[in-house]
Amino acid sequence: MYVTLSAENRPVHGPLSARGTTSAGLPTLVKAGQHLYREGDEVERLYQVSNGVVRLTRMLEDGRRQVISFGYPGDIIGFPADGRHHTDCDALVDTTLFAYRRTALDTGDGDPDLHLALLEAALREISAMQDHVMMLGRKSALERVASFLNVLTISYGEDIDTHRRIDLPMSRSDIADFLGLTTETVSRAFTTLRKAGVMSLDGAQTIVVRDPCLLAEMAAGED
Amino acid sequence: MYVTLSAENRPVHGPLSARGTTSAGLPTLVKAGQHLYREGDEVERLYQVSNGVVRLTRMLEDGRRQVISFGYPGDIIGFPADGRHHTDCDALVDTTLFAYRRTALDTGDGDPDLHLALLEAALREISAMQDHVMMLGRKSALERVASFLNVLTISYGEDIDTHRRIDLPMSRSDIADFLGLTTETVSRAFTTLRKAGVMSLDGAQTIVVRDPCLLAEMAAGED
DNA sequence: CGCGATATTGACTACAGTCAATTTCCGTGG
DNA sequence: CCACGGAAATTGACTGTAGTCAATATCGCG
Repeated sequence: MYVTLSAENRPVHGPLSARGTTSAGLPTLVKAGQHLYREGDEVERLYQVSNGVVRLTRMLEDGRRQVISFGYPGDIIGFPADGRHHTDCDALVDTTLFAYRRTALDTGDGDPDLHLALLEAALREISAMQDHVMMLGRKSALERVASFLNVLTISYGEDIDTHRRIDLPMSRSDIADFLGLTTETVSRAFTTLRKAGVMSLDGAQTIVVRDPCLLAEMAAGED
Repeated sequence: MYVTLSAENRPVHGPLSARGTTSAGLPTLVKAGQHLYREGDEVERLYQVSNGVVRLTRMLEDGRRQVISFGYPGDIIGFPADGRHHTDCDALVDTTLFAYRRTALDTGDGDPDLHLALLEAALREISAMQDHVMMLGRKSALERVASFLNVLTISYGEDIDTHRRIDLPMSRSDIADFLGLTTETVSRAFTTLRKAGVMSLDGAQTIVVRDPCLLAEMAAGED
């Protein structure tokens, strides 16, 4: 999941390859709360999220947790480094994914289209991580929360009369661990955004964005 | 540049391909302070740093700067996303690099060894950026500075009687922008490390690490 | 409707940032 | 080789943002 947006970084949905059955990813189902893989596991497959949302996390030895990214439909996850996974991956809700052999990334596995699609996804992932670094290094708490909601709104929100609605499948604590904050600080930022008229809550997990422009401005730190 | 270390993530020095002259990178020279490329430039080549050190940076519209990474000898830099550079790259000291055609990454360009080496470098870069995210999201100022010095010490330091010496080609302000801190906070962390007997300074740019174990502990937050 | 989990709010603390004053470094020229 | 001067680094005093700990409030599931 990207943290800033450009016209170019939208993921491609649907099967990655124009070719037939050999390369089309095998559907995989992961129930909410179940792990798809864990840090240190050997990478056998890459996945494209089809439905649902997954969470990629890393831990420090003393238990501090960082959510590295959330995997939304279209996102490719599971890139190896030295053959192994470097994050845990579990599902926030019931999730289906397309699985691709790891060799499709390395050698192409006889499918150049798939090979290229996976490579480009890896390169976009580098850029996405750099965005995240920029955000964590240089943005305030309010800017981080606004950036996060802004991306979700634009990429995954749905229109509801004149506003935009987004469902948050993750807890405040997940958001905090993604943004390098605490749950309390995330909560306070939500309150600030509500009081500024940017958004309102419809239950704890549903956000109605009333002023997307203002949200984008706050994400960029113009307020 | 990685921010945590494992046995596996050491870059490969020297030419990336076993093959002959076609794929061997063309040497490129960049003087200290000169740019190799800028954000938004079309990516024509990837580079492996041979000698010297480069700096990859991103800016927010309002001028806030984040140093994304430092490129040390062996590191591969210049990965495209959607065909373009997403950082500025300039040299901290006179630097030489091997240049590879961008197509060597996409198609292999007739050299499978080079193709694979570049791909693996891209995958390691994802992991390195995730490390950086973890550090910025969840480590204290002292831990960040200690982590930074720890990696430099182990990867690029040289033995000097019983200690280890490292030369810092970057300013305090570069370190601050890399670690998401201010120059003052970096300076205070250096002072703390000196007073704890972990290291001493030999001029502003040369560090003598007197207790590498303690440094590693402080990097992990065990103090 | 009730209960446990999750989220919010409040009061206070602390870590890192800001602004300003030295000090040190280090390249240049005498 | 030393002295000078501008830049970089360090230190100090103070502030502010986000963290901590604790008390409600709300959610959403059975």
